[in-house]
Amino acid sequence: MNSIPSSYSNDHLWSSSSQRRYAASKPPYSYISLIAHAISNSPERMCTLAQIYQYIQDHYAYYRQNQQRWQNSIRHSLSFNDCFVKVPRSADRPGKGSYWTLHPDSGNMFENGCYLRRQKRFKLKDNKTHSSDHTIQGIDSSDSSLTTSEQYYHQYKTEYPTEIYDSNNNGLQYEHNQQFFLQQFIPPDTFRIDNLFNYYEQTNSS
DNA sequence: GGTTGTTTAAGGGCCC
DNA sequence: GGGCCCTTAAACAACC
Repeated sequence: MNSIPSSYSNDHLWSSSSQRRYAASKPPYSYISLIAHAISNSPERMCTLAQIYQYIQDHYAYYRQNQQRWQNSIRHSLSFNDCFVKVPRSADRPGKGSYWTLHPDSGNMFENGCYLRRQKRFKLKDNKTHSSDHTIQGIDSSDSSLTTSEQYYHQYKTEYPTEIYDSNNNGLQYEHNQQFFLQQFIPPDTFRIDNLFNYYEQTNSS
């Protein structure tokens, strides 16, 4: 798992005596890209709201202040944007709130290299994912033979069969489509958002 | 009661 | 100028 370089962590702007000498500057990333980055860097590619908060605060000193403001924006971004999918907790993982992951069809939203503004917002065609409708129902984590991604896939193909299967709904396409889905859900390293972040940091730190 | 999630609204900035 | 994206604020409901 990659971590964000220190160049934008802004930790150096915080004195060792825990008193702020300088106000940390706002990172050049939209909330959507920060959320996507937090999710991409989590082991299972999904995070709770609290984990997203923690990730952002850990990496960006700017977000250790005015928490009420930006956390409200984070919650709004999660609910409002189709690219984020809510995954309910399974029975063996009790706790507060659901998990959030990236919609497998959202792809690389920041391929233009700009993390402040996407070229185009990811929207589902029939709006079926907006609000609570886009919840992927509980993952059966009792099946330990499957990875989380695979469990998610099996649930996803039930929820969105036409988006997974080919137009003829040909079962022979299953393996192909499963592979396709997993590639979308766990993009090749080259296109992972954390690597894009790292590339951006490296090219701007010199 | 605090946290999480949804929804609405307004305003700013960017692009065509 | 209009459309789109993003941010911020706020209200509210549901949940733990």
